[in-house]
Amino acid sequence: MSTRIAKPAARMRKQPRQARSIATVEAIIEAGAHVLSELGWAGFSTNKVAEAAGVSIGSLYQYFPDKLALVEAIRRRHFDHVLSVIREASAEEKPLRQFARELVRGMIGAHSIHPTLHQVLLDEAPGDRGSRAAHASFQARYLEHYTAAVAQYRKRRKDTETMARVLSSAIEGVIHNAARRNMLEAPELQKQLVELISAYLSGQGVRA
Amino acid sequence: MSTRIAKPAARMRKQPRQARSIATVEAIIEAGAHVLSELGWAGFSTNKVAEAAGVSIGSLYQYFPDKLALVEAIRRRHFDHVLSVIREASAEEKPLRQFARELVRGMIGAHSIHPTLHQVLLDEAPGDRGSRAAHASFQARYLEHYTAAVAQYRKRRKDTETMARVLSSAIEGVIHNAARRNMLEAPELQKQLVELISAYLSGQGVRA
DNA sequence: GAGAATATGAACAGGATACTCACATTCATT
DNA sequence: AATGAATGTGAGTATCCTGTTCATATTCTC
Repeated sequence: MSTRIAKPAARMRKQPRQARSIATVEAIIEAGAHVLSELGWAGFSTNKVAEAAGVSIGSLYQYFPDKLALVEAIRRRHFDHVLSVIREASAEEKPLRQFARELVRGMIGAHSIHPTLHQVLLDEAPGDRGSRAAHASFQARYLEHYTAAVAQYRKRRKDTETMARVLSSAIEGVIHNAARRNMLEAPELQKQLVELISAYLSGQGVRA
Repeated sequence: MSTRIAKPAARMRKQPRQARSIATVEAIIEAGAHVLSELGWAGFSTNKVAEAAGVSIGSLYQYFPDKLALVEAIRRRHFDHVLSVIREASAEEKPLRQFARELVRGMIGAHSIHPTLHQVLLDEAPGDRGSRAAHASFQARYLEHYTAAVAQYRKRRKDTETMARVLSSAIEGVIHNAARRNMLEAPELQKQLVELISAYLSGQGVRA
């Protein structure tokens, strides 16, 4: 759906021009995400990715100058996706519970294809070469959306940013854990996650 | 403090008898935890561990038959520690807020030495060879304590176990994330985490 | 059918890894 | 002080993998 947007020239060795090569590049990125999620950064090798993509190594290096460029492409795609999910959930003003439900549904959707990709991208995969800026900017925008949501449902001005961090990392923790047990689709889990978010943002916090 | 208990014969090649060798083994495990936490499973090599421990490779292999036995020793030690923390926090009956505070303090303490060890142990390090049982048993007891705590503060019988899972993974998520930013000690974070736990367990849940 | 785009995969060079072993050092015991 | 056991050493081995290239083959566009 959102894959419609043409890649604005990531760090590539050659731009794919024909439909064939576009499909190849897409297959490589997709396979890369799969390998990364399944085997982790330790098991992420260019040869493996090429094989998983049903493509020869040579083809991979025709478009990606090196391993890092490939990870960056994967990272970019995934982060764009996640970002759009949060953006949508916190778009218009809606009741807290509805926001929570949409957020949970969206986040789970974003993780159900490559369950542990997100964590691997954040924890294991190196963020060096030039992607520093992109990475930081993602984190910033990510937190930004959460902060806005927190501010909307929580009157108290203090600690808004900390709350956003706590909220986002809690959600990620739950989803990551559920992904490991193949429990992402369990409805009672989704319900409880919604509950957690609502309860925290409702915040009948009593005394400090 | 709790290191007093003699190791009940983990999978070792030779039992250390003299004080010297006991210290060596301890240094190896400690260095192993450090390397694992710092470099992840990908960077965890026996040579690196030996060097970090200030000990020769030969000494390492004198006591640990292979790499996996070493990880298992590390895992065992860390899990025992974490388990004791939860046990203590949920020991006697105490008000919800106090329980939350103690739990948070304990969990943060357990993570502040080797911030990402827990996650690496859970996600990256292989759990094969014979440790399957030990691993599962840890998870079980881990969840058990959380379930008991949830049951204590939440009247509703339904979903108790799911709630325990959600709670534990949320807490881990927050702590893991904070560890990555060196924010484990930040008091406002601890406060918010306590808030999250209390709010969720208070559960002014409204309609489903 | 010409030339460009695309795809192939065997081969290479380099590095890292887990683990051994023959030997040196230090301990406990008499 | 002496002896054997416990402990420590680290250069070396054998193996496996990795990222990457390149000469060649196939397929597309016009």
